[in-house]
Amino acid sequence: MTIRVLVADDQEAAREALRLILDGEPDIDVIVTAADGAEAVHQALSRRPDVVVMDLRMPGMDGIAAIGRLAAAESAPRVLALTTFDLDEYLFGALRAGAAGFLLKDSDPDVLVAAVRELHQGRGLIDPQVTGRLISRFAALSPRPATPELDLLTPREHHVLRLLARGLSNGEIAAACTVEEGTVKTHVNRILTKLGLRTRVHAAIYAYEHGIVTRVP
Amino acid sequence: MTIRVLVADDQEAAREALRLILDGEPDIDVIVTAADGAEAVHQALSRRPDVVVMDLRMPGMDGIAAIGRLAAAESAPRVLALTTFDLDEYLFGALRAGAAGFLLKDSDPDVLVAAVRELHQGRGLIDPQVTGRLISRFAALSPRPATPELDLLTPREHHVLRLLARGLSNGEIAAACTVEEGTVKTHVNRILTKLGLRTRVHAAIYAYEHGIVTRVP
DNA sequence: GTGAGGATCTATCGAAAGGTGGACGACTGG
DNA sequence: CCAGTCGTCCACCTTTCGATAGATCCTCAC
Repeated sequence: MTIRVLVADDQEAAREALRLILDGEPDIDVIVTAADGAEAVHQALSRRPDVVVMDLRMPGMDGIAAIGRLAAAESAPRVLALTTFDLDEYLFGALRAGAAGFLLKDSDPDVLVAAVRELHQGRGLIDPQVTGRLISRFAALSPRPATPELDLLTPREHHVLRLLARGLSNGEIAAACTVEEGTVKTHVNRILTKLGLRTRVHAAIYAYEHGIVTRVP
Repeated sequence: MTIRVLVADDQEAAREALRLILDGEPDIDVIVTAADGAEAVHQALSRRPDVVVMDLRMPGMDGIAAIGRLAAAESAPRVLALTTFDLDEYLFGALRAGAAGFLLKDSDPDVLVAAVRELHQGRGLIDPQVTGRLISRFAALSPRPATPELDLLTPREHHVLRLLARGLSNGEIAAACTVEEGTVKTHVNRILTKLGLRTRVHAAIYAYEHGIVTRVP
């Protein structure tokens, strides 16, 4: 079963080069190409490729925006972001938008082909040249490791903290736990005391800073 | 110039296998091995290897804790985390602690050797099997781009939101702005109205989710 | 100028949150 | 066995918050 690929690049030379490289493989079939983001989205939605190889720098709708559109689609293809420019904004933007892989254009053809296969297998791939920066950024964004303080919280308190940090009022938490509001107030109070906090807002902040709750994508 | 490597693994068989694989390469020299995290840290600090190949699951001080120690050292070696168990906790924990690469133990010897070279070159490397999960988590952690909604807030309101999201009470915000508390209440109220939120806790969450305030590293 | 609109400030009042004290069952180590 | 600890629960009372109405000040268009 061949891998159906869409190639999007505004420069015809690059587009044809990519097509030649990929079509040279027996298990890969470039079914369509596009010269800008809008066309890539349109073609991808109608032709349903397995993998989209997307240049990030394109006129009109750029690659990152196009990736965002594709990621929002129903049967979203796996997108391999490709760029000449090794900029943080491209790397992080593409991954944030939903790219499954990221390669610099100076990569070997074999690497590109291997990347397409990896993506088709449901795996991801990051150019080793930029992996270090991704890791650094990831570490900077990551919640701190759970602090010993969290062991202080009982399961009930932990649960209340999660609900609290999602913005529920005491009454709503009480309803969710089928308890009286007064009870929830005690739990909240013990949470604040144990963690050395003053108000429920501090508790919500604490939950975010310690990764007890995570942003929903 | 050879790459000086430390191999840390609690199982002697694995340790020797790694040593054989790596020492078989002309440009790699396994200078020392360790059987637990504490020994790895100690040896690394005295022998100063270029690269540390670290099993994550070890008795006593485990690999992740050891990576954290090494990362805190002055001339920290590049750490390649190695594990049999494909658990999020291991992957994210190791990268957070400061690992420069992450491989599953079922990787080919060539991949391992290549990874050591990549790390020595200052680059990073993530096992393709887990790259997808790293990207997903990264995307989930990344702040969303500033939303147009924020243009709705006046400078005063924006400032109040920042203070609110740091946990200040209305009274404290009032003091910080040299205004009456009643005034702050109005600002908070307008913020909630404009952003479609219900309580100050929601506002704090909103600020975190939209990157108006950021976790301090 | 002047009037419309927005930003900032203030005051009041019902609703929610927070502090405190205490009750009850469950588990634990003399 | 039973005393002590811990988790969970509830009610009372004070403080803070949130909704509302209105006062100034500014500026920009007409």
